[in-house]
Amino acid sequence: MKLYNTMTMSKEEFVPLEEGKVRLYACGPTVYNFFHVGNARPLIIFDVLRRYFEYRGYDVTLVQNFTDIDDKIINRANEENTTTENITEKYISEYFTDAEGLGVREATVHPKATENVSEIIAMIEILLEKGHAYQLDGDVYYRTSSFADYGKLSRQDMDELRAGARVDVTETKENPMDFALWKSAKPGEPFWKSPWGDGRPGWHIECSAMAKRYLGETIDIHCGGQDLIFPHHENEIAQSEGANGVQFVRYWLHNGFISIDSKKMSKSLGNFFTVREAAEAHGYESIRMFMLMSHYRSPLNYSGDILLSSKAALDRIKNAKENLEFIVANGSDSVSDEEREFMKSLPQYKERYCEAMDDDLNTADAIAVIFELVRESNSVSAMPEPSKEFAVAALAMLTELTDVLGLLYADAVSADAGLDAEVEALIDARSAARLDKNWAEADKIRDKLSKMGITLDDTPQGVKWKKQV
RNA sequence: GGCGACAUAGCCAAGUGGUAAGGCAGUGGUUUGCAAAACCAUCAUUCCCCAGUUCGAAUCUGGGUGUCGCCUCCA
Repeated sequence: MKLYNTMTMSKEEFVPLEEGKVRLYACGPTVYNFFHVGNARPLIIFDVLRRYFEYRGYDVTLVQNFTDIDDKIINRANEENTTTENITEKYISEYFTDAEGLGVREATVHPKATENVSEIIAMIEILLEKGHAYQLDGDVYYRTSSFADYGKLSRQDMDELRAGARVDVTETKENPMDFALWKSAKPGEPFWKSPWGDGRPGWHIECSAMAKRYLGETIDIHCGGQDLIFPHHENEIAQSEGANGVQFVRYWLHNGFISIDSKKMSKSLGNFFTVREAAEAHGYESIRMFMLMSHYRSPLNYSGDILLSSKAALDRIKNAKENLEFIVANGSDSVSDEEREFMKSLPQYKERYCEAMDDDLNTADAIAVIFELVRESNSVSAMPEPSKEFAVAALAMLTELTDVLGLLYADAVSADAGLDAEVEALIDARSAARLDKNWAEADKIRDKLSKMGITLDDTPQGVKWKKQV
């Protein structure tokens, strides 16, 4: 499998540190608000990466943190006249609601910064001992000049950085590029005890400390959005390699942005849609499909129209799946030659699918393979007397391929025996009317069902129905 | 100013040297009592522009244009 490594700016064959295992770290959200569609992209992409590794037989450990202490959280708590804990608890819970809606599985571990303060302090102490950090009043800063490789990920030159740095010149840091590892507590702020006085961790150090605690000093893959390359990931390298003395990350993966009208979707610009509101309008699944229909490193423009078109595309796959399920239940027992031919061709879809996924997670191409499977499968389904055996085989392949991408996860409508019986009775009545060629009555019943959210589909094998989602 | 990315049909989008995947929308047909779903056909002589390399370029090289991102919190 090849992955594009930001560090080397090239696709590289993935070789895990330990055979059969993948250690994966993903920067998680700062929990002070609902997350938006742009934030959803890395969640979905790296969920697919994880699923694909597992599909290929790897044992994956995925760590995704929650930043649950930071200025924005404190501000939010002050605005709402509550505690930071109340804010973070609420938005962690909302995070899981949306993540589950999007089909994003829970990480192996979701550590919180506030639960890892002692690990953070221990790491800062090592950095101080090694001369990579210095105290300034109650703060501790990273000494960027002490780390020769600083800038290696983002290809930034220290002097150029300084020239363009939009930093507060009144600060008394040794170097404008130095960043806070520990911030002294201001009155009224939450704080933890430390050798340097009461305070709280800086943003960057938490990821270094949690990656080390849960994954070890060297991890296989670290992923996140492109905007984290500098300074966040650059700083993580400086911290982790400065403290541990070994390579921190073997492969750096970064996803491209979602934009609106060609402008990056961001909280500061205010041009964002939360996942919650987008899902209410178009469904969570459409958002996932939208993200996976293009390559994860390409820029992607968001609009309501594009979600509609994503939904239509997804419905095509969903229909094919439902058609197959119907044939599994109602199909014939004898298998035709065409069906045998088709069944023989099934493994090639998987091969081409894996080829696409192996090429830096080309989900767009993988989905194209799924569509080709859908067309061929529909074609066979449309023949007279499709067989159960064919449908079982086609359905198994289709499900296998869509499951890796996490598509079609939400189509299981909760069973309602009472409703089912009522629907079946109406369908029987309509079938009787159709036998009598009483089309008016038949259409009346169909309209009634439609108002109940039931869609009918008259097939040669009988009437298929479903609840509209 | 430094670093980086993107530009393929009405829309979305794959394709990194061998003659333009796939999806949405559209059009014509088949099927259906009518629908729905589905199937078949059709839909870019051409890949932002110019020059070059090559038997051959959307793909490589050089130059240009446009758009965007990072350099401050950001996925």
